[in-house]
Amino acid sequence: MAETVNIKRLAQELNISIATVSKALNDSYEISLKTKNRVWTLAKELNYTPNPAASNLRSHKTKTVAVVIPCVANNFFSLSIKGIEEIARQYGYHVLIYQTHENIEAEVAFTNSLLSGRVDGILTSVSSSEYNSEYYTNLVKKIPLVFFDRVYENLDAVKVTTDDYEIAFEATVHLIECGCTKIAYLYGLENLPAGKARFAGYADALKAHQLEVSEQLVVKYSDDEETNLQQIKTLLQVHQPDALFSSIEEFIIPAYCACKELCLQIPSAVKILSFSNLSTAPLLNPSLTTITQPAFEIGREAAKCLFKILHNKQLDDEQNIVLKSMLIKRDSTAC
Amino acid sequence: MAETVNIKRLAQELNISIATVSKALNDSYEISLKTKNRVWTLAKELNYTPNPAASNLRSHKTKTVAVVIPCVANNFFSLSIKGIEEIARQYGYHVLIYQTHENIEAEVAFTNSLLSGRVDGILTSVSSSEYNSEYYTNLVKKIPLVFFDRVYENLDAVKVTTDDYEIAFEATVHLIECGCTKIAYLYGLENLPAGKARFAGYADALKAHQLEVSEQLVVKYSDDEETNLQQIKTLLQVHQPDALFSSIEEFIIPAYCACKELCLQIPSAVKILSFSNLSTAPLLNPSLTTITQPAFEIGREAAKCLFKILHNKQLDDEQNIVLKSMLIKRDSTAC
DNA sequence: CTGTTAGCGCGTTCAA
DNA sequence: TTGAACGCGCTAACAG
Repeated sequence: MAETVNIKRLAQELNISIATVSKALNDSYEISLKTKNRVWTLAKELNYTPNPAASNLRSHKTKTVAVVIPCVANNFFSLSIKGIEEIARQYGYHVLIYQTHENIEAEVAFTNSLLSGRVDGILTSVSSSEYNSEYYTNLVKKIPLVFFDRVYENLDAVKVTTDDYEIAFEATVHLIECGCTKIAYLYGLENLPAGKARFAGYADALKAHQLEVSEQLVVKYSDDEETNLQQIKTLLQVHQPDALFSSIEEFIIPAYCACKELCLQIPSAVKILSFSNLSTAPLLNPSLTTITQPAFEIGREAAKCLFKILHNKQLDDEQNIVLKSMLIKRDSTAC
Repeated sequence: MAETVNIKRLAQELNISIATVSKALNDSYEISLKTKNRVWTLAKELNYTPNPAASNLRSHKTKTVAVVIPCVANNFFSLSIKGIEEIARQYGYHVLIYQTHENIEAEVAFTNSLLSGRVDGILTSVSSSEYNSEYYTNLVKKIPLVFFDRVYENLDAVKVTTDDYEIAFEATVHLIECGCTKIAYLYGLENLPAGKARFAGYADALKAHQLEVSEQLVVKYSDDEETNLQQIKTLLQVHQPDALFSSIEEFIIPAYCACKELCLQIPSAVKILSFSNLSTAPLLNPSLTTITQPAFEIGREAAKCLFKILHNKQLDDEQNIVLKSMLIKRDSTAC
């Protein structure tokens, strides 16, 4: 590149001081329109772009936020990021991505490293492997932080979540109304509020319909795919449920494979319902009923909250924003 | 936050100079091991983390790369990002995300804004809306740039792509071997090398089997979903193809919907084959044959190349890295 | 309205 | 082996 073009250079060319240029570029009220115009035109002409590092160093503002999530290659999170990025664009912010892979140490390491002034704020959906709110209790004091979907409760931070309990209740009722009486539950995120709420919704719906909540009908998610598959197969063989309520998308595949391997027809023999943001799934398999979280909107909402905080705007009192999920009944005719 | 901890602070506490601390932290050969150890232990104790802005400003290195892609909420791209982020972690780099939404102006605006020293390099999969290599010809001279999947050809830059031509050829042959003789083509990315190569593979396979390549059997992708659906419906009604070769994942839904609306059974009446990184799709619908690009590996490979460039390492001569896609025949028994 | 001055935190001379 | 001094590009006091 030819001589770097910075405000010093602009100042020289225009025979004015560096400070004047800086103020003009920032549209300060102190500068005359005439001077501003001279600066702006030359800046455009020379293709001037401010050096972000210098600006950050001085102003302590990076115009950058970090998104810390378990994994990008997940329909929910990639949609969330899409929403976050769109809002960030509007506000002129940049978006950094960090994947924890459900590893709490990585999560802590990333967020800690962000404290050095690399970002103005953090958006996060925490790891499911452990639940240690102590760390986050301290963290939220140090940097603006917005949780989305997978949150730590009882913290002084904004949380954007969905109606996990209600939708799980509703979905379970739907299964019951379809005639299912022995509904197994594929339990994910059991360390997190979201996971617990989903299970509670399921359990309460059963109770409300005088159905028993049996531990034997619950399979807990394992990191190991093979284990999940085996457990579901065993569940199907031993307890013969007539429905599988999958609380996370990751359970869909083992659930299908298990049914398939045992030669169970879908939807007739075992009805599968799952939390899922895989928008094409129900289309490809019309028998799959899904609970779809508004991932895109969650991302947008979380980002908006963070930017409001960063701009010291009042957040409309509430710290807990709860968005509605959708229960998409793809097999209503079959009922 | 308590008093910020910077090298000045460390220097004071240890009664040594700032310069010594700086050198010690960077493991300079000029500093005695004893001093280094003192610095390191105190740094850890005080939880010192270097201020990235200051460091960038001084060293002109940001340890940050940008990923510029059409959209994150896409199975191919989210997998690519996953790969990129993983490699970035290994190399200690940070990853910024920018979505162009297939808008060439946004693309140009983003990449231009990155030239001010915010990032050390760029990974990009370009917009499909236009093909204007002039801009990129200049860009690659200004900043290390690696293209992946959607590339500009004939530029002095590394390009990571897949075997679009070969796999499309192979897939078409598969359809022919399944007995299809009237294979329609759903044409996406027509402005880009990848799109052209896929079509060429399809066309050449037809020719190699003495089948006619008819323009009437080609539907070009439109931004408007409704248009796509209508066009495919018309295609099915008027020309009655026995297979649909979808060159991009975005065509799967309209293809299915069109068949469904016309009450065509799948797989019997119209065979659908698609490029897709939706890993669960074939599982949910066993009749769907897919071409799966190694998106994750593409991301990893592209990132590795970029970091090698940034570290001035020799790239093993070749600038064009071509990875293999997979043709997953889900309906082999039906043949 | 404009200019002078003084750092932000770090890395890199060069001298001791 | 160590330290003093300077400057990266920019912003923010404070003068004028």
